[in-house]
Amino acid sequence: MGKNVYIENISKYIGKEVEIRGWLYNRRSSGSIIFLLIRDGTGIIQCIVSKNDVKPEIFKSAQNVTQESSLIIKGKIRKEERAIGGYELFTNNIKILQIVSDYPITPKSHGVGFLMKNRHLWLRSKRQHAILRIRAEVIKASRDYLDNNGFINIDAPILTPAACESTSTLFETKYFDQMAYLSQSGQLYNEATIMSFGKVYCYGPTFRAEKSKTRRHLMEFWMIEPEMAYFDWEDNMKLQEDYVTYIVQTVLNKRKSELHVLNRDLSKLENIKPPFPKISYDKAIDLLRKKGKDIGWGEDFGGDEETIISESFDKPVFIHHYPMQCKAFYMKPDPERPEVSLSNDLIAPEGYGEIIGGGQRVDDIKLLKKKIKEHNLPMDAFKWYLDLRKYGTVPHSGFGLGIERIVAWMCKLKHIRETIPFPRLLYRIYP
RNA sequence: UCCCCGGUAGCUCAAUUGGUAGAGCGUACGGCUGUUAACCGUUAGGUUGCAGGUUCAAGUCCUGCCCGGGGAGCCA
Repeated sequence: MGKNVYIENISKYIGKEVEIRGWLYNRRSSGSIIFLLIRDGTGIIQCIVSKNDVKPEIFKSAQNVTQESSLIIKGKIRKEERAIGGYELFTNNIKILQIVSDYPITPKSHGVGFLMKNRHLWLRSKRQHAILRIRAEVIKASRDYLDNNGFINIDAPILTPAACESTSTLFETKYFDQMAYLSQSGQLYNEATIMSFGKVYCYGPTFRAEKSKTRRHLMEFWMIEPEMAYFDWEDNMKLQEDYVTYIVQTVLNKRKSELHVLNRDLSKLENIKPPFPKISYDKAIDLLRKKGKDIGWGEDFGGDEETIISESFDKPVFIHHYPMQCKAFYMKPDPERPEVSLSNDLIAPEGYGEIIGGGQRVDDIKLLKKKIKEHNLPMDAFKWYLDLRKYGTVPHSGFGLGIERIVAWMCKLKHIRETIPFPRLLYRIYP
């Protein structure tokens, strides 16, 4: 009895004896009464150890136990307004598994460098715990939405044979007696699998060996990439709108307490419902010029431009019909206006940048060959990709959503590094 | 690759025109029966990132290097 009780369910055990297995989060004492804050992975509960009500050796244990010591504590649960979480455990026994000395992360302030060096321990703190629970919910909501809407999860390889795209820098690795590269995207493979399954998505890590050092960039990040046969660029945007709405509303419903830990303004998220504003690249240029940004037609948007655009709307905003030169070789040109593509980005509000990039793909084999040549890509490497336009080609579209970027927005974080358990950054690959 | 900023106690930071390296937190010990990053008292804790230079004297000024932070470029 009392076993397998977790703090998140503690309200079911009022008046009952339970056993909590966890770690000491903090301790306060006032002479004959000691307050132990215990965390167990699901929450934090305040435990009272009263000198007059426990055996002397139990009280002594409570005096000696230090931050992050592992322990099993037993006692009766009661409602208590004064305690964080609203419940309290009235201790009658403590079993200490390990007394910790010199835990590096104290309840006072620390700098980023120090915390990153101790990322393996930082993850135990309340804030990091909340962020990563929200991350898990974003991923779950993402998959639930797609699984419930006729998509099948077909994952793409991480080790790939050739540099499939021009400018981006790839991480190289040995593959026995040849070279291989870590995946930058599963999209090209998705384009193959939709011809078998119709609607698919892949979910996995992607790697960019770019020497970017900003709050929006990681060297290794996770992307979910849906791809759909017989979807045009407008079907594609409609799907993105529904999908992002589902993720936001699900996190809002299921992770309120975590959002509360982060002091997130919930009204900003409650507002995220269709329709999202949709503007063409041309209109976006007009908007930027109106706001005083000197930008020429054909230039891609950087962090500054994305911020200006996102701050002009209170919902995510689609920008579509980017100039061909801003996008990858496989993006389909608008038949009416071949200098622009049937592409779109989705820019998150509140100054967060691009969370989605997508578009309709080239489905004509002649045009695709031409694009591969124009981009100086090795035709041999794309033989299989060209086959997809040779054997039953169809109009198709897809997009990629950056998990860390959307989590950063949901949590309103200053830096993307807190959205992934162990971030890989330009000058940091430890721990 | 470029620009800006930083490196002083375990952590967060201070140190006037170059003039005896200091505080808070944490640790250790003690006190307190309702604490909320509790509080109060006492204690210990330092080759000021590294190397060289200027000076009677360098944490402070100069040069080089190392490490880190923010940003640009880059980024389907």
